[in-house]
Amino acid sequence: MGVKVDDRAQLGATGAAKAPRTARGERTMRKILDAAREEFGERGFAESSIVGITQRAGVALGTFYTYFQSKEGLFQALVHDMSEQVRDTVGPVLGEGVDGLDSERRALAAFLRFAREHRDIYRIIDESEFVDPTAYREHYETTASRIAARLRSAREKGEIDSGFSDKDVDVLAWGMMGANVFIGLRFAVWDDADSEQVAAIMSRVWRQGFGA
Amino acid sequence: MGVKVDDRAQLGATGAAKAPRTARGERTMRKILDAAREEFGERGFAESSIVGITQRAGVALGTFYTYFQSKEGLFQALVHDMSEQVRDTVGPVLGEGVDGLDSERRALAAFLRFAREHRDIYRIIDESEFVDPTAYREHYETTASRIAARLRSAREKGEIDSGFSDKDVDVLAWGMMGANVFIGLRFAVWDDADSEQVAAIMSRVWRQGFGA
DNA sequence: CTGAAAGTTGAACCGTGTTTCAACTTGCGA
DNA sequence: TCGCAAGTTGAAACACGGTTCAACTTTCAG
Repeated sequence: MGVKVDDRAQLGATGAAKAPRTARGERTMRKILDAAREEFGERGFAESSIVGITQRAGVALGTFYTYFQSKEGLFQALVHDMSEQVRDTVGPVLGEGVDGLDSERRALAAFLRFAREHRDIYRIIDESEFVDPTAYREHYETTASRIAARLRSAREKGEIDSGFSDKDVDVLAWGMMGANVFIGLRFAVWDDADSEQVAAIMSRVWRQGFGA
Repeated sequence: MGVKVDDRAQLGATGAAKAPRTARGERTMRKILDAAREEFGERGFAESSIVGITQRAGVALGTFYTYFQSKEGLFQALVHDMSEQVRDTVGPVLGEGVDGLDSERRALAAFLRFAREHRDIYRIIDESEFVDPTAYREHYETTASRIAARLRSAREKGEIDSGFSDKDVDVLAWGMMGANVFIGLRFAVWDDADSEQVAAIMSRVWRQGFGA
């Protein structure tokens, strides 16, 4: 949870955050980041205030500006961090499937479990479309192109209908991603349905839809 | 375009808008609504200001409060209106398909054309998730349940694999809707790909995925 | 034609929340 | 142990934009 040490230099480079130089500073920055995730997740960007975040974190108002340039800067740092968390959670299960399409089924189930446990993260990434559009685009473009790459590789192995061109696969990837996101919103964030069961339904559709 | 006469009483009922009583009032309210669609679409909710909207509309600041309770009230009225516009555009083509699944293909193509022509509307509905969550939920729940109803009816006609239960169909409906929304974002709002071609790709997947 | 209801105007009010800053404390390297 | 760099503090300055309101204008039914 939270920003990993290696990332801080990068966050600093984007201008969103200023790296702490001591262990104490590091702890403080972490406290602010964690408090911000809660606050933004519960109240949304507009309703959240720096006062609220620093109070939650148990630090003074002014301390905030030691580590972040602005409220937007903080949000940006947060989105970058969470975008990675989603991938770090979903990524590892991809190798476990018996074939490419089975891996996608597992990935969706993992994503649904993750969404249910981290509704706040889900909401923050969604809200980035309006607070930090670049981060939003980057997140979904990266995600879609990874899906597309996996589908193409499955196609080479003969697991996917070879009638789908590279361009077709891009459309498929965005379609799958969109389906996953909306299903996550409806059946994990709003409700909590059985992740495995929901993933199985869609998996069946994809397998028949473009499996070889 | 804009709020239809019959809707105004309803908008008034939700507390979002106050119905004008004369022809002049009607014109003024319309000007504000149209200006708001532009402003919110271009700048997003937070960056938009009532001053900006009234200036764009060519009316005085105070006039705003003759027709709307607040900035949020205006936004709410707008979302309600656009949610209907999407349906009014997509709805008519549903009867034209040679079968249920062909109708869905046409609906996606119509939706993509609509999204390309009305990028601002697309963005406003998306942003309602944070400005007016109830309106957002209502919009997507209504949309999904209409898709689900059509799929079930197609299933009764034997056009869809009868192995899918009613609950399965709900998942499918949300999946299709999510796919449509993300494909619309990527291939209509951001880019503008050929709507028919994109719709054809997904249609092929759905037909093989759960067609009978 | 007339007057009351509807609509219009924009300066001023006001609340909120971001950002600054100078005094103060802590921690680490020499 | 000392001294300086890093970090902390919170009151106050500040910006911004939503909302109010009382004077004024237009509309339209009778």
